[in-house]
This record gives sequence, C-alpha cells and structure tokens, in this order.
Amino acid sequence: MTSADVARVAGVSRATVSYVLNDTPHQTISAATRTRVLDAAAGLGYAPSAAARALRTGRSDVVLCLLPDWPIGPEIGTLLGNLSTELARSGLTFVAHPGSRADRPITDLWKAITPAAVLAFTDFSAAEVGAMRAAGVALVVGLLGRELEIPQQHVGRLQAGHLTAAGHTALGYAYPDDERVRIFAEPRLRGARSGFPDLSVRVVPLNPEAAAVAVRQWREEGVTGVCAYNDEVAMAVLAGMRREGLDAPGDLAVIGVDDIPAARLAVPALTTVTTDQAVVAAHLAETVVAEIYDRTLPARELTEVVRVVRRESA
Amino acid sequence: MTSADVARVAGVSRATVSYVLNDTPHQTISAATRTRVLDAAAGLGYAPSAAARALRTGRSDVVLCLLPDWPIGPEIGTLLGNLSTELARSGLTFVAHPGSRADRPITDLWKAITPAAVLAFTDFSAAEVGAMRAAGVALVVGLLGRELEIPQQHVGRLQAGHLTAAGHTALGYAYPDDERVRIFAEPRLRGARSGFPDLSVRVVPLNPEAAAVAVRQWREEGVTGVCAYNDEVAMAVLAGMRREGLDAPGDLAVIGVDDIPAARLAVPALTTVTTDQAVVAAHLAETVVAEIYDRTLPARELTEVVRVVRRESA
DNA sequence: CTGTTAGCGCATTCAG
DNA sequence: CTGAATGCGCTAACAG
Repeated sequence: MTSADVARVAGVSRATVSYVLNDTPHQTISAATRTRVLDAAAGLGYAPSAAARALRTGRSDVVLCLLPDWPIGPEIGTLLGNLSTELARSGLTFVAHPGSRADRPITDLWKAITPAAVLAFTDFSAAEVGAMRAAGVALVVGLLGRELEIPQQHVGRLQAGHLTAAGHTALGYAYPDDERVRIFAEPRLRGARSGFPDLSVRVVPLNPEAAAVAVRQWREEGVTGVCAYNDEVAMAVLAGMRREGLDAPGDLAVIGVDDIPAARLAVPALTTVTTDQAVVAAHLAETVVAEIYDRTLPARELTEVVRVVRRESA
Repeated sequence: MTSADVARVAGVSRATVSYVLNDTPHQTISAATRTRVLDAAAGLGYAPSAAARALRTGRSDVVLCLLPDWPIGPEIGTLLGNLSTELARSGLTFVAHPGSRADRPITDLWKAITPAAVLAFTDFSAAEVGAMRAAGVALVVGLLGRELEIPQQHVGRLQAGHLTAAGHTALGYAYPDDERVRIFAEPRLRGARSGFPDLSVRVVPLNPEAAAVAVRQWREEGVTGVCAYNDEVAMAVLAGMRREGLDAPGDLAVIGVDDIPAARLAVPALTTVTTDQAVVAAHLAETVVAEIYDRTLPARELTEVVRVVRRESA
C-alpha cells in the first residue's frame, strides 16, 4: 500500500498524490483530482510510511517527552494523557520515554525517533539543545523553565493565601526530602514566599517520626499553618502531628498540592490545591503545534487553572 | 554523519561498515578491520539513522507500550522505568503512549512508529494482532493476559494468606469502584479467592462515607479482615472504619497492595503487598528481547517477586 | 496545473 | 572477505 498504488488507482502521478495529501502550499490542485486522490486513498486504506517520510524530511510527526527519573504521580500522568489527546488532534503522535538520561544518552533517543519536538521537565544543556536543533528537531523545551513555571508558582501563592485568609500569621513550608523533585519544589516555594516572605522552611521526609520533629520545631516557633510541597508531604506532616498528639487544623493547619486520591481519605481529610490538567495540556499542545508548524501564538498566562479544594485540614 | 563517512574514515566500503555494526551472520570480518570500523564510528560519534533503517528493514528498534486510560500510579511508573532501562541495554528504545485508544486508532500509532514490539496492559483483538504482525511487528502482547497474570494472582493469594495466618477466619475483599481497573482487579481477586474461597466481596468507592457502608456490612457478617484491591481502596476502608469508630487491626484488619508513599503515612500505617518491579521489568525485557531476536526462552514463573510489608493495619 | 526525477541513509544481493 | 549497485516509500525541485 504505497502512494504509488494510490496514484495508479486515482490515475495521477505520485507527486500529485503527495501534494494533495500534504496540502502542499503554492500548489493548486483542481478540486476534481483532489477528491479523486482522496477517494482512492480512503478506498485503499492508505497510510503513508512514517519511516519513508521521516527519512525524506528528516523529521517525524512524533513528539517525544522525556520523563523525569523520579516516579511520576497520577497528576503528571493525567497531564500526559491529555497532552497526547490534544496533539493527536493535530496529527502528532505523543510518546513518553521513562527512565533516566543516564541509561541512554539522549542523543541516542532522538536519533532513534527523529521527533518533531522534544519536551522535558528538566532543562536541557545548551549543547543538547544545539545538537537537537541542528538535527532538525523543531522545538526543544524544558517545561518547568517555561510553560509550567507560572502555574507552579501560583500553586504556592494560593496555598499561602488560603492560610493567611484563614487568619494564620506564622507559616511554615514543608519541603520534600527527595532531591530529584527540586525542580518542581522550587517554583512552588517561590510562589508561597511571594505571598508570605517569612516562611519557615523545613525538609519533611515521608515518615511519621521525621515529620514529627519538624512539627515540633514549627510549634516552638509559633507556626500555626503549613504549606506542603505536595499531598504526600502534607500527609507526612499530618502523621507527624498525630504522633505529637496534635490535631489539624486546630493545632496546625495543613494544605497540600495535587489532590491525589489519598488526600480525601486522610485523617483529617486534606485541604489541597488542584490543577486543571486538561487546560494545561491544551495550552501546552497549542504551543507545541504552533512551534512545529512555525506559527506564532498570542502569549497567555496560565493562572486560572489552579484552585483550592477545601476539606478539613486547613 | 552517515555510514559512508565512517567507511571513508575507516578506509573500507559501506557494506563492511554495515556488517560490523550489525554483526551480520555468515559474514566473517577480520578483527583488524572490525576494530578500525568501530573506532572510526566511535570517533565520529556516528549513530545510524533510525529512519533509514526502519525504511529499509520495515521495523524500528522502538518498543511501544500502550498505556491504559486510567491514571497510572507510581508502581506502573517504576515498572516502565525499569523496563526502559533493561531494553536500552539491548539497544531497544522504549516509549509509552498515554491516552486512550479512542483518540487515536492504534493503527495510526504503529504506522507512525513501526515498532519492533507493541505491549499493552489490556488485550488486543485478533484483528489488531493480525494487522500488526502482518506489518512486521515482531511481538504483540497483552501483558495482563500473560506475563503479569501470575504475579497479580499471587498478590491476592499473599493478602489472604497473611490474614488467615494471623488467625482471621472470615475475610472480605474490597473491590475497586473504577470499571477501568477491572483488568487488574480480577486476577488479584482470583488469587485471593484461590486461598480463601468464601471471600465477601464488596465494592468500595474512594470516599469515607461509602466505605463506611461496606465496613458496616462486613462487620454484620462477622468479617474480621479485608484484602483491598490496592492501597487507596485500603485507605478508604480505613477512613470508613474511622467514621464508624472502629480501629484497625483490632476491629477489622486491612491489607492493601502497592506500598504507595501514602501507605506508611496512613493511620494506622498500612500493611500492604509490594512487588519487586525491577525483577518484573527484567523478566519482561528478557521476553521482549528474545521474541524480537527470535530466540526462545526457558519458561519461568514470576512468583517470588511479591512480598508483604508488615505495618500496623494487619 | 501535473508528471518526471533524484536522492534521503541504510541493508542487502551479487561479483569480484 | 570487500566493493559496487539496487531499492525501501516518500517529498521537493524541476520540467512540461
């Protein structure tokens, strides 16, 4: 099933087939032959060979996303799913590559895929970006340095805002223990700080004993509300409090991020900040598509996509 | 950077380069030229064009995994990461495609990637399998129908075993509310039943009120221990118990599956069953590699990879 | 407006 | 053991 078959059935040349199938600009094709080609293609169930096209154009229609090496939660999972759906609408195929960059030099990766775009959460080095662009990759982007930075900051701002609105005047920030999520944690912390500069930041590991230590220290400082990096850290704070015989929100108010399923199951049910991943995905997709097809896009800030889910802990 | 460049630098023909780089059988190359070629390739940083190779051979070295449309947790995430690492070791590139099949007919997908193998959690229809195989995909496999079936069953068996070993004689099973995870839930339930046929199965939604209802009913039946589909469902049971003023494990023992981070943070800390994803991934990778390269493999059952993490709830 | 042609980079015969 | 030649399916110049 090649384009030659379609050409034969439609009674035109292969070039003509290529033109109508690709909507090649500056090539006007008569409506008659156009439909003839389209019908033939549909009738034969023709699908172009991605390999041949990639070889010829030096670029496939695959968008490759490099996943971070820390375990991704359902939030990111949802984001990727939505992104995939959005990109499919534009004929782009979204795939994600898990596993750290250490296993496989990223050059191997994009040489194996020849993607139209490469996305990643962490930033690329200048050398990496250069190499990819030189190889024909249209778009190379570190999500967190750009697209996701603003909403992440806003998450932190919302947390602090919720707490101060509830009358808290001394706040703590529960920072994650895992070095690998720094890139997510930093903008969130920045956001919280922008609304409340005097945050008392403490690292809170994901176990009750260690969390209890942090809780004790916050209490000594007079802190009455804490913003947690995410729901898991928030649950650790809750567990630490329980060990100290403290109750949320009375003794210490706690607010998380993500609204993972376990959040509503926590004791007390966790107040948290959730992100509308569908909107974020749509925006991301728009950016990617525009870049690949060399269109420009009106700048727009993603700030309406996060909101507080009020439950019991704050 | 083409194979011609390598040939020129090494002072041999392109065919020779191809031979040594692919370890072509029935072609003996002198060790001298072999190293000369290898050195030249390394020196130039040569990487073969995946597109050209795919066009020529009709198959890329990409292993495509179709993700289910329900949100994947950190467990599956870890599995995929490990699988990626293992496959990379054999020169295979692992990518995952999120998003439901509804968005994008899977034919589009493998035509865009020409993968060496396609993996999925759910099963493929006979027609789909046929089309893929005809298109040159070496391996098409529904993970849960085959490779993952046994360990999943063993998970259920372990849960029931742990509870009966602790002296419980009337057990319940907390089945997930989400239709989409049936394919995971069924083998786990089967496993639990195989060890304890009289299980009282109840659907437990992920909210405390609904869970409380199930808890009440189990209590009325005299159930003293419940196996939950996963940690989230287990936490729902715990939340339901709390609403009823009940304590685990005294009033009702609860055991989950997955050992998500929140499990150790639950109140009481959740006893659960964990899977050694590294071993599972290694086994899966072995299977895939063997199939792609047409080797056969000794059958081996994955049964030693799950174990109970004993905490407080059971 | 449509057809002809020339490679993209590679693996693979077939001769040497 | 190595070199030259062929074509995978497609797109982009270039002719007509």
